[in-house]
Amino acid sequence: MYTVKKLSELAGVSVRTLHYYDDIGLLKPSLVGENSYRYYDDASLLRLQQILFYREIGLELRGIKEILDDPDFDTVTALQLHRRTLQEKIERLQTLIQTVDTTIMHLIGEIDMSNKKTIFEGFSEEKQKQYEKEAVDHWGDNASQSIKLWHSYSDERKAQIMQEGGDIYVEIVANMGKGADSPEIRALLVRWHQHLRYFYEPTIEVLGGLGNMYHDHPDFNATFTRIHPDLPVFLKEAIAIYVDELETRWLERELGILEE
Amino acid sequence: MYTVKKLSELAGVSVRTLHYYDDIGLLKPSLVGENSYRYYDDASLLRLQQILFYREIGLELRGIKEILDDPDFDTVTALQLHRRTLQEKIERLQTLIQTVDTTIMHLIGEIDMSNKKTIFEGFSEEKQKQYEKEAVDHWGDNASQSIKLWHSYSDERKAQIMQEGGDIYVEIVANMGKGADSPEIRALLVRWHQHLRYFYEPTIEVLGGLGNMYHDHPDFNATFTRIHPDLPVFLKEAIAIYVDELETRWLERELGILEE
DNA sequence: ATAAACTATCACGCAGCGTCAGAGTCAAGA
DNA sequence: TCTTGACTCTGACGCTGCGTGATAGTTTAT
Repeated sequence: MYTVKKLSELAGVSVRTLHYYDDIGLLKPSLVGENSYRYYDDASLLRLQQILFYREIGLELRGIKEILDDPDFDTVTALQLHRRTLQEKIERLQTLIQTVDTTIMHLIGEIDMSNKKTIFEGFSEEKQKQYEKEAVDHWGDNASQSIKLWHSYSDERKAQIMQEGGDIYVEIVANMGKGADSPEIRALLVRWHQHLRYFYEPTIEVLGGLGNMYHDHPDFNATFTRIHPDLPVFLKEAIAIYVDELETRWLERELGILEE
Repeated sequence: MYTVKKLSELAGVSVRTLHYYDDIGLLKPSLVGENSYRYYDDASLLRLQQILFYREIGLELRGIKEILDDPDFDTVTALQLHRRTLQEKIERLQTLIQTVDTTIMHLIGEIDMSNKKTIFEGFSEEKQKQYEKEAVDHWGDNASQSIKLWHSYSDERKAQIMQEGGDIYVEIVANMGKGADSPEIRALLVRWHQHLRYFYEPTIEVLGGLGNMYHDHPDFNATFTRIHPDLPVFLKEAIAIYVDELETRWLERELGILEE
């Protein structure tokens, strides 16, 4: 016979947890004294350990209750289902990281670009070194490709690239009057698309997200607004059109291949 | 001027969400009528879109408030930090999936093994085919390696392997009296370790988890308890000792390499 | 007998809203 | 002008899995 405290120490959980499991009917004491004290036995301990096992792999308490209470429960199928949800969570988190990465890249790369100052005036040498270090420390060598790539350029090259990027936006502003679907804008967006390769491999999904980001993200919005008040909205629309065209052509190519 | 409904439709959020953001001071209406209706302007819309941007990448509302309210906020550092937490979540989920995988493998492979029946008496032919199919459907071809491996064996080979595994546990029971740290048990665990390779590559981490699983997991515990009531506890201890030894030797080898 | 250690039952808090409930407000048609 | 119907407001509970008191009774050790 174990009291709540004893059992909690044996299993490494809090007393409150045992109370709670009693409340929701997940683990009832084997005996309740007339002082309403809870007493548990070895069967309780085993069941508690089973509960903790399932809890550790991320199952919800209700699901655990079902599994443990129904002896005919198909555990394998349940675990396979659970595996799927875990997978989906991972995939979602990975796309989130992608987005965060491109956001960071652009924050580092394009903030204040509109002022025709280079990035180096904004960041001191130490700051820059620090970024490199953090990139390696925190990000390992997998996902920090883009930042490494950027820092692999020489200083003059960096300056040149930044200048080039700024020019593109200035030219876009000069051609805004011709419409987001004009050939001039399209040509500029092709240059913009190419330019992104200095930083990372721009997939279609990334491009689409970028348009929205330029408009919705505070820092980008501020940056582009300084170039021209209508630029964020214009870019969002123009990029959407451009991406749409890319996707269409991609589909056609796929279909073409299939026909052969 | 937008009413709550209008803004909610424009931004794709619920009215309740706007109420809530007002409550916590994240997005105040630009004007409140004397009927206490909320009215928003374009600045509100922009801010809302910024909020949604950060929300999508998984930031908490409090963090978003800080970022948006403090113009000097170091967005880059905040995002880098956030990236880290996302990474950690992914890593945690991946180990969870590992555990789930080995659990499933063992559930399929070892349930009822103690009855000296082969696995095939427990599962009908259709059931077995179904498992294969589900393995491919749900798991893709990456993580189902182990199950594929298993199903790649011929039926006689399967039966032989199962028999072999069962024998190991029976022998362990016969030697339980000599202690979990006895050379006899150690030798048997080496066989057990080798035997696992029929199913998947047993890393040190997996081995450690297995010992606990044999004890804590309901189905395994039941299975091993049927062989001998003390077997789950004994296995847990013996495997812990074995794994500990493996790790020590691994460390020594690493240190030896470093010395050269 | 008295103090220390345990025990019990409420009940709020958290994160981010969803979801009624009850009541007031506004715009448009008959 | 009156009546709908569409909106709006402010509470307030629910969800998940407990943590963290508060207050009060019980047991154990000295």
